[in-house]
This record gives sequence, structure tokens and C-alpha cells, in this order.
Amino acid sequence: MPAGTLQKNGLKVTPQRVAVLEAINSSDNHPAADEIIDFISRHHPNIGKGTVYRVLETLVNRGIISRVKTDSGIMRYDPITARHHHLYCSNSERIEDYDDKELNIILDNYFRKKKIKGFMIEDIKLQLIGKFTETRRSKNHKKGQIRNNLK
Amino acid sequence: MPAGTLQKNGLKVTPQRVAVLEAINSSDNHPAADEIIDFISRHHPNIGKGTVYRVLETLVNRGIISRVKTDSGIMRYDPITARHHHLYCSNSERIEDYDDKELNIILDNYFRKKKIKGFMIEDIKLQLIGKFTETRRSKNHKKGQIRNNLK
DNA sequence: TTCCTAAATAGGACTAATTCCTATTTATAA
DNA sequence: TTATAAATAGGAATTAGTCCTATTTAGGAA
Ligand SMILES: [Mn+2]
Ligand SMILES: [Mn+2]
Ligand SMILES: [Zn+2]
Ligand SMILES: [Zn+2]
Repeated sequence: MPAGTLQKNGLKVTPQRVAVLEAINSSDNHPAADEIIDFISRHHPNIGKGTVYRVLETLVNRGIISRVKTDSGIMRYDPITARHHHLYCSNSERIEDYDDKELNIILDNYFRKKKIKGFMIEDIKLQLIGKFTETRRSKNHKKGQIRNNLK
Repeated sequence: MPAGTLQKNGLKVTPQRVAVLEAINSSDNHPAADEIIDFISRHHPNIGKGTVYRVLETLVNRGIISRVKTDSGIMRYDPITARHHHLYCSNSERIEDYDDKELNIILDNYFRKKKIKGFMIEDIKLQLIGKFTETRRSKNHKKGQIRNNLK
């Protein structure tokens, strides 16, 4: 499947690109570059760090993956490019997807009426900050490993 | 005024703290640490970079200023701590405040009903991404200087 | 006013995420 | 199979931010 995605987007199918795509798709963690590199390195120990960053940029530019901003300034990556929002834990680095069509409709309607003077909206993202009351149902590799920097 | 704010918050009034507060207050740019340092350095050339970061952290912890996250991972600072949202330019680093009580009410109502399972909301931030159709009405020092990284 | 001391600063080393560089390798179109 | 433009490896460079410690200082006490 990764190979198909790459071809469809007119990208050369390289093992490195396939590996990066697989890493992101198999994570439910919104992984950082660092985690992607760790994951890939298990079966592909000689991948260049620079290559991973370059591949990520390429994939973002083609709209195959997206970026998720964090407080700490570390960039994280998301296999989902469709419109959706995020839940941010206020005392760990956990980030979960939040998809809500009803909310999107409300927001779209609101801003269809209420124009912001001097600004043309292209996208609306909600950051919902709070606390998770359930632990992660980890689907993948690094089970439960959530970087935690409670301060 | 900065001195008063510091005293009110039980902080020693040092020239460095006053300078940082003045820099942030006089900017309408949501400045990064780098810009705050540049600004202060004009009249206070020996301020330590570490001091500026430490003062910023102190001010954030006391609720005197707040942080604004950006795409690029560079942290920016905001003299406003009251609840408000931000307009992000999709091809420059421009960020403007967006305050909208009606919208806050809509969001609060929506999430009062619609609970998110496994998550307790503490704060909701909207990132409105788009294009500004008017140039900045620059109130301050670095006139018009908006870091621009159109790529 | 002067003195004392806990708190704050200067200034530079350090860290870590990301970018950049270039010699070498490789995917693919012909 | 070959040619070549595109991609990678590997490591140096950059840079926002943190950390450390000798020195200075704000502000309360005397
Ligand atoms: Mn890791
Ligand atoms: Mn600057
Ligand atoms: Zn997501
Ligand atoms: Zn603001």
C-alpha cells in the first residue's frame, strides 16, 4: 500500500520512503521524527536521519501526511490529512485525533455569517487541551510508551 | 506600569524584568524570544539570553503573559492572558489576536452537551489559518518587519 | 542609610531538533 | 541494459532553548 501511494503521487518508490510511510501508518501516536527513525532503524539500520526528515517533508508537501504542532516545539506527524481536530493532554505528550462533523458544521456556519475583517479563513483547527481519563489502547509497536514530561 | 505589575505579583523589580515586559507590551507582533532580545539589546546591550528566557518563563508561570505556539516550533509570547484565539497567516509568520465572545459561548455550550469520552476539556483554542487581506497597522518599533518565509 | 542575603543575572557552554551539504547510490524511463 | 535525474548516507552546521556558576543586586532588617 505505501508503494501504491507513492506511485500515485508521482514519487519514486524507494525503500526509505516506504519505510517512513509504514512507520507513520503503524503508529497511533502522532509520532515525532525521532520515533519514526527509531522504528525504521530496527529493520533498516542505515537510514540517514536527514533522509527521514526529507521524506517527511516530501510527504507533507504532497498531502500524503500532515504535521501536528505541539507546545514543546517538537514536530509530530499524522497519517490523516482529512480535516480533524486534536485532543492534547495537559500533562503529557499524548495527542489523540478528534473528528466531529457536527462541530465542523457549526463552525462553518458560524464563519459563513461572521466574516473576520481583513482575513480570509482557509482552515479552522481546534486544540482541545485537557486530561485523558483512560489509558491508551495501544495498537502498535512502542506499547504505552508516551513521552512524559510532567513538570 | 511594568514595575507595578511585577510588584503586584510578588516579583523583584529588576531592570531585566521591566525590559522584557516593556518589549512584549510594546510589540503587536506576538514576538519570539529572539525579537524580544533584539529589542531590549538596543538600550540594554548586556542582557543575558538566558535571563530573557528565564524571565519569560517566570512571567508565564505568574500568568502575566502567555505563550503562542507556531507551526515552525518557535515559541512566541503574548501580553494578553485572557481567553482569546489567533489568526495565523498561511504564508508568513504573522499572527493576530482574535477575540470572539459569541463564539466562545457557542463552543462552551456545544461541549457542555457533547462530552468527549475519555477526555476532560480544560481549554479550547482555535487556530484560524488563512490569509490577511490588509497589511499590519504597525503600532511599534520594528515597523513592518514580519519574518517572512514564503517558500 | 547601611548591611545582609536570598534571589537574580551575565555569559558562555551545552543540548537536541532540524537543516544542509556532497559524494555515492539507485529507481525508472528509454 | 544503460543513462541520468533524483534520492540517500552520513555527518557537519545551525539554532532555539536550557543549564551552569561566579558575580551582582533588590529589597527587607537594623
Ligand atoms: Mn525515540
Ligand atoms: Mn531578531
Ligand atoms: Zn491526527
Ligand atoms: Zn494573542
